[in-house]
Amino acid sequence: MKPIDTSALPRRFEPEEAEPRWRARWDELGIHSYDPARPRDETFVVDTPPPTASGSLHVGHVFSYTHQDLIVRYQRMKGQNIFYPMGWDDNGLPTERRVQNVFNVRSDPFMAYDPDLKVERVDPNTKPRDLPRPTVISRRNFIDLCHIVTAEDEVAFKDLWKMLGLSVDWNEEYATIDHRSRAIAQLSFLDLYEKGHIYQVEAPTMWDIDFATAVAQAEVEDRERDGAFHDLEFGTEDGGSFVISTTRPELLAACVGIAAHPDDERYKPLFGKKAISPVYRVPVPIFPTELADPEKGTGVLMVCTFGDQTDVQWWREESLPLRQILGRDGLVVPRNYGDEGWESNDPELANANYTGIIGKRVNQARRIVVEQLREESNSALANGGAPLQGEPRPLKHAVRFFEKGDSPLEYLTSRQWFVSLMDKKDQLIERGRQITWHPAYMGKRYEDWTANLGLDWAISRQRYFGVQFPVWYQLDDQANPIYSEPILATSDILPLDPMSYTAPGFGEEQRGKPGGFAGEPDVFDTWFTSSLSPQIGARWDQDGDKMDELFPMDVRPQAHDIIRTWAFYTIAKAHLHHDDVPWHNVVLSGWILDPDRKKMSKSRGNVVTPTGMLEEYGADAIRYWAGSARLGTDTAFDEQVFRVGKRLVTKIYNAGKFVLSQEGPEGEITNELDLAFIAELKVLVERATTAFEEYEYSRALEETETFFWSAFTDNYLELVKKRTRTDEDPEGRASAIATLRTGLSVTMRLFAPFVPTITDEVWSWTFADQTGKQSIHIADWPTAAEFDGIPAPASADSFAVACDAIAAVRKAKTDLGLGMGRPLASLLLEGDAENLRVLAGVMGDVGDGANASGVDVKEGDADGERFAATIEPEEQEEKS
RNA sequence: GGGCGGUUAGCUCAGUUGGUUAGAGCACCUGCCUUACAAGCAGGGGGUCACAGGUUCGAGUCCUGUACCGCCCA
Repeated sequence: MKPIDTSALPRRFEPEEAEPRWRARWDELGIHSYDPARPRDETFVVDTPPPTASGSLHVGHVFSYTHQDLIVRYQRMKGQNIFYPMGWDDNGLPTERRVQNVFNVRSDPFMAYDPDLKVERVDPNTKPRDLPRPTVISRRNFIDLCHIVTAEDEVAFKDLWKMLGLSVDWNEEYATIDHRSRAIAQLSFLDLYEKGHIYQVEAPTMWDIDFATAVAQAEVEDRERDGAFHDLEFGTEDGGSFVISTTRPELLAACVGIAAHPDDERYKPLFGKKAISPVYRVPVPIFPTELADPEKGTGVLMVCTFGDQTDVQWWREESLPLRQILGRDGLVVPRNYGDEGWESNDPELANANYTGIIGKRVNQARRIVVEQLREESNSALANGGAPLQGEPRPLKHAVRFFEKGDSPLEYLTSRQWFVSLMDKKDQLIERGRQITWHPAYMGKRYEDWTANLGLDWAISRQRYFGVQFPVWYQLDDQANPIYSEPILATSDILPLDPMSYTAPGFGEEQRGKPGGFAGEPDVFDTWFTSSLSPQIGARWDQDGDKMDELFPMDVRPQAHDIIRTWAFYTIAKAHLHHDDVPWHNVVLSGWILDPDRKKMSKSRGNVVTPTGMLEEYGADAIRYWAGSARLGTDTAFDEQVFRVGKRLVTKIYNAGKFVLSQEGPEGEITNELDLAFIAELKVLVERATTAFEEYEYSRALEETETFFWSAFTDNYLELVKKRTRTDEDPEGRASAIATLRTGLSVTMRLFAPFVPTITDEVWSWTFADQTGKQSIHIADWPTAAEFDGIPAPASADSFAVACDAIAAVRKAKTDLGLGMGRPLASLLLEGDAENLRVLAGVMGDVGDGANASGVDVKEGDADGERFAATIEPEEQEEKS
């Protein structure tokens, strides 16, 4: 094999030049393309997370997407046919919110479409208060803008993925709002409906007042907020009184009952009687409940429709009336005391007080109600004092929020679609157990979430940019929808928008007319679509359906914070649709934390932009950083590790140049040191492969790096340097050159998933032509079988002994302040008989490595080490 | 309040079924511009493995409890 001409290579490796060149080369070679002709057992199928296209790009993305690419590149080198798609999750609220901000617009669903609409982008530096009122546009115009914005965002993500060197098959790109995804999401709905898993109901639902939409349990988060206990005096119908504690006095008008613990002696006598509320003087039942905590507040509480989840429960169990006072926009709606359901012992007083809060937001209403509670005239009892007992007592408590929202969630009664999951918890847990979780304890988190599920999955959202329900309703003679008998689309006409597609059996002119039809205006929860990513990738029931070939998939990579959403819903969908698991493995990446161990997020302002660091350090260095972190483990953002990665890249470049520039014939590997080195290399290959098989890529990297840097470059390479250039020992020289090349070829391939550019660069110098594999990424992953023709060394310890011997010499040189290359006039190595015996087999290389003219040995004590060295340097001429 | 994970050198982290004197990188100190690499090489200092008990011949590792950090849930 011809040596390379190092003078033709740049002195330093320049990632900014090499990385784009190699990306283009990989595209040209088509090495990332899925081959549909190859069988399933030769195919590795990845269910890639579709990132939220309108979300911010941050280092966390780089981190976890690199993890999946490491696994993919390993599988590809193992010879697997890779199915590695990339989707964009572009429907949903993040996009809507971005469009609202970018163009300063709001959507009005009842406005007519304007095909010539022109809207300007807002200068992003404008302060919110300086903005004019938002332009109100039609729903369809709004959706047009959503498509414009997501198209731009997808480009930004795609550029980042390419910069990072992800080996995605870009022929398999999709978006959760595209034709195929919409068709499959709607098919999913029809299939679940047909199987009886879907229902719609008018029921209390968690509601975000700002977005004016229902939200599901999985989208809810608790936030610590300041609140206050207000102690309110209620009356009883027999003239008594008691005091309740509440954090939400503004819901007093929505009070439908009073509850206390059944064993609470203080309130036992009240059960079965009626209480009279202050301010409105409404009689409500008093009942016992195990769920009341005698320690909390005064131990007795008011039940409202609805303050929280337990209110909903009590309302159902006790068959309490519905008195809802909040509208969908979060404002207090008009009510009239004296009407049915709004009975009061003093309707005049009640209406006078209630009028004061109509149209107010929750916080305003609270202040007003508290003032009303301070007035003696508003006592529940005709002759009582002020209902508010003392001053409100501040406390901190957890308040439920929509994870993307800014106002506390309310529970409002509205008509929503649900997927029933509560009755399938056991089955879903069992499915989870059929999947291998990496790391394993993440499976427990899935089980805990599933076991503690409290609600069915609310899948309808009162939004615009999403996948529509393939549903219409017949209208009665008042033009009101008959919800109990929805008209469903058939699967052959999907995807469709029921707001523009005519319901089967009707004419378009009947839309909205009495006796005619109307489309379902809601859209699906985003997760309803993204939980179908395996089916979207495999084109379930679409042209080119590959469900048989690709489903279940091999691996789902994702972050652990969305086990409850993405993983959970995907498992549920696969179970309900296909009676199967969606994939066999889940790999979970940790989070990137800032140096203060806080999760990086836009709102904290601690986000590092990935593009900048990719430009500064190069993709290989960034990938090295991601590759050094184990699955599941949160990692502090540490720029030091990028430097280490960059250094490794440089080291690989230099070592590659050195090894491949050695002249001489490549012969049989016969020398003892070489054989011993190969034996170590074989162990490395086995260990790295095992690690990758167990998804422990970071262990593979660590072992490869340690071997490469210390065993290969610092020791082996230094020991054989002289032998590769000598004319006195042609066989030994050929053996050394062959070993060096084998060592380089193997370590490059083990490194290739982590640092794809530098390894392919080195590979291209000679190995590409030698093997016929034009890229290292389609070269064979090293196996022990590769070394079958190479005999075992005479002593298993030869390599370690040689390393320890040369280490003893180095220590001696350092102790004398000598350079490592300093020639030695004499060298004496002392050690025990066994070590000296092994040393004899590698003596020539040790002498060369020490740059000694000869080596003497003597049995003796080495102070706990294998060897002790005594040296005498050659006299050196003074340097002028 | 419950579940899960974590706590090892100044920093970031390894540490497998319990088994020699607990490791690496960074940082620090000293020496070396060695013909692949000074973005390097060699040598060195630095640890009560969070704390308290227990099991064991032997515990960073197993058990119990406590503290603190993070996440999820109520």
